[in-house]
Amino acid sequence: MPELAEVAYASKQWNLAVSKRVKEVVIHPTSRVFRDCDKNSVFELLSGKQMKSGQSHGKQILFHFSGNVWLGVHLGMTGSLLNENSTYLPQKHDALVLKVNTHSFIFRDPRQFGRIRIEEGKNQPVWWSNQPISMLDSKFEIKILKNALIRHNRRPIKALLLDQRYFPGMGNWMADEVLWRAKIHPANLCSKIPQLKMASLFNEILFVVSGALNSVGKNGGDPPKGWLFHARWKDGQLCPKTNSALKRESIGGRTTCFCPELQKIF
DNA sequence: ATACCTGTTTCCCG
DNA sequence: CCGGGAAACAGGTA
Repeated sequence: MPELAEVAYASKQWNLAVSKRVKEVVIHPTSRVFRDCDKNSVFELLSGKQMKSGQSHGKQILFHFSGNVWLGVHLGMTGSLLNENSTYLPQKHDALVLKVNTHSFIFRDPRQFGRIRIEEGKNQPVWWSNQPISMLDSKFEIKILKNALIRHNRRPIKALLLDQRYFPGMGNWMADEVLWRAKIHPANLCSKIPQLKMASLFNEILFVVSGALNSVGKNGGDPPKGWLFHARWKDGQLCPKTNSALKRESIGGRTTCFCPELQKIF
């Protein structure tokens, strides 16, 4: 489920909790999402606290509570944030449920690749404030792309786009969407990207990020019609631009969908 | 049954 | 020491 826009949408599902006081904390006894934190701390630090705010940055989510408490959520591959009414009964894969008077706020993650962090401190946690520049920030410039291309010249461009140190929030389908729009074969090594292509690659990153936020990020639905997204999931689909057969193969360690007619090796 | 999956970390290799 | 890639994590779904 979760890349940048879906993560932004997920974090909003807990907006109703802002300014509410946590009456009950329900923690899954065995879920791996607590592997890096102390479950007792999660319980102790959140119980009775008032949620101040929630925000997302790339694939990371941070909630701020009274008493200088910070709750970090990463959705992994199958995580989601939901809200239900106050009579909600926790289900099998609900890792964390926070109950306030009116609602239950749920972090559900069947595969448990997600992650919960809990911290107490006057300032935002270091892992949060040290994140790379957001792709939405005006300081996210083409220089970041160019430097990454040079540094990782032996890597396929698809793998580079998935690197969260440079493109926080970029995920598998967004990366495919970007390369398809920029007409770049995903297996191209970074050293092979022509200088002239870099500006369009950068612009397509911005386009896909904002387009995804305006559709998926707003209402949780799908990206706009005509995007590769709608054709990329199964074999035998046609390219929305060329109407020729799309191809799917593993590139950069992930299933990658592209249009061989449109996206060239340089 | 078998394969596949919108992510990250760890380990091994050159 | 560095960068790249495979494996591992785990459960649901086709």
